[in-house]
Amino acid sequence: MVQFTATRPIFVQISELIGVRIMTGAYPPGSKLASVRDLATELGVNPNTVQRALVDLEAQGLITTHRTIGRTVTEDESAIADGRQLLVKQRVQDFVESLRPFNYRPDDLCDILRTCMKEEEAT
Amino acid sequence: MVQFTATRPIFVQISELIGVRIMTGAYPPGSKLASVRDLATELGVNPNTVQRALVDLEAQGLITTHRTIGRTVTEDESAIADGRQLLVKQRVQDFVESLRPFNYRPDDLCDILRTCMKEEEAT
DNA sequence: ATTATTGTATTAGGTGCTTAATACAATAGG
DNA sequence: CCTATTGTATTAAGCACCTAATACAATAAT
Repeated sequence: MVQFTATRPIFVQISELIGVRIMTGAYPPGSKLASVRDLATELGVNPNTVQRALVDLEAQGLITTHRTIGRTVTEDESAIADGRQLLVKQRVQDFVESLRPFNYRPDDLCDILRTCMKEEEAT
Repeated sequence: MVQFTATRPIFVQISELIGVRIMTGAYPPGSKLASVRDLATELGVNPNTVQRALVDLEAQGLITTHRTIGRTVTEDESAIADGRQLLVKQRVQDFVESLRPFNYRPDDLCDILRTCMKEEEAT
């Protein structure tokens, strides 16, 4: 069972969750994903919601669907690497953009970031 | 007219938009806000949606409501400073958390951040 | 060939967000 | 006192997301 945020659609969060696992290697290229029904149970959501997330991931080229076998992580490692790079870049950009009105200097923001990472590390 | 993201409720985005303007001093302490109806027109949304955002901001202690005069930014500058610190901290934490699975070293993440800020600056 | 497992599609109902159209309440300002 | 302006409340409608229950389609495994 996973905790979801109320502010964003669950299927998007699931898509990102699995996408990140693929991009970090937790789900290796070619490995088999659990079935829609199993994932739904595991995540504590409706199968339809999982289905939407998986359609998303397939559209991104991160997974492949085999009619009755199930789904597997793509073998195309460059697609995975590209996805990872894009996602990280997007998150960094969004972060920078969200703090833009505060006019931080790069050095100061880096300091804040380092401090936060040290604290998180301690967790 | 402002551009809103589809993924989060508009009233939340408006609340943040005005909140940030207060925290950055764009809306100084004690200054008068536009009326609900004017803000709705200006932002291109329904008055009810603006109303929800403003109720939010009042709950945060950032604005005060005067029955028929309208609303003003709080005079309590420490409340504003506290809000700013909390918001920035939250955003940094969320950012760090969102990239946690990728296991970046602080130095590397700082480099990525700096690069992104330089590019953004050029805009 | 049969069966169980897989993905897929459909229908219905509930909830929250947003808009629209009103109406009411309170009071500053003339 | 009157009036315009302010905040506030209500009702109805549409839409997206999510759940639930069910059914169908395809095929690997037996």
